[in-house]
Amino acid sequence: MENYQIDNLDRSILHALMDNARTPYAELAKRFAVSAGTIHVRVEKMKQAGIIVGTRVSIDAKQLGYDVCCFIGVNLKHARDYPATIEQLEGFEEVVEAYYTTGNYSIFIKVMARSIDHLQDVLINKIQTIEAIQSTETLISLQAPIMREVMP
Amino acid sequence: MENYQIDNLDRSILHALMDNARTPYAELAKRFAVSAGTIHVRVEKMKQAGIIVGTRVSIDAKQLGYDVCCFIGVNLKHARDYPATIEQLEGFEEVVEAYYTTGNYSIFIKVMARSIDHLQDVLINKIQTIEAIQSTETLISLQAPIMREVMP
DNA sequence: GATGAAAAAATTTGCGG
DNA sequence: CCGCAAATTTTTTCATC
Repeated sequence: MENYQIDNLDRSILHALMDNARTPYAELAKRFAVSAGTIHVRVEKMKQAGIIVGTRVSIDAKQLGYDVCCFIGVNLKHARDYPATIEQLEGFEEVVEAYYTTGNYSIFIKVMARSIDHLQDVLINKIQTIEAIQSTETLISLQAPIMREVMP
Repeated sequence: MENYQIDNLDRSILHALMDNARTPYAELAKRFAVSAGTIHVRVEKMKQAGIIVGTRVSIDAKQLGYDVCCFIGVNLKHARDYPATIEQLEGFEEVVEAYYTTGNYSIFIKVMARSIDHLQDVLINKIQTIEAIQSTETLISLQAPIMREVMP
């Protein structure tokens, strides 16, 4: 968890692994003209430093029938209801992200649903049943042309 | 890319790999009481079906000095400027996600920055230099209490 | 389809520069 | 800190049920 200043080699390794975490170390070694052992050492260091948090498979939600992605701006009646509201939102599996924000909304959430009908169901029968919510505003995402991670 | 109806075993494997893509197949095999070969076959099938898209390391942007996360609602002067605007936004590494949305904004983007100063710089010297943009509205995220993927 | 063992490949460790 | 190579672990294949 300490600070560790990454160098160019670390950066290159990170880039490669962010694209494909299963790239063999031997291949990275060849690509960056170092040994596989060195790649291993660097990766371990970045894990230790808390830079690399884990490795996950990424799935195509569409292939699993989740077609609708939307953002919902939520306004609360009272700011003090924030923790309780988050807890309730966490119980709805369709809510995949939540942000506590400054600006127009108190909470900003991302919801994945199977269809417009399903989204409507989530909105009416789940989200809008939360007492503390005053109003919501929905932005349906038709397309996500950019989707990547920050690249230091 | 065809349709493939996943069963409970597939779902369990998916859950495990979404949490940690490096879980050895032998361990999953023990956990789900099947053989390692079966795990392998199922994973390959889900790859073939386009359900598993790839594996990526997840990094902690904070550890790399990216402290500020924000959303920006963008309004365009003309809807026809959409493709060109996306192209320009793509050139700014701080723009990590972009959505084409219905509702209050034409485009909705997520931006990661090193600091409030850096964010201001991105806003003024990058995003707002795009001719086609009429107005923007910024929501700064103070916290992200929920962050997960959809779990079929 | 699933299994389990054998073969191939990749990761990890430790010694020596 | 790096490289090399041995030791270990994991993935992949395949004949068989």
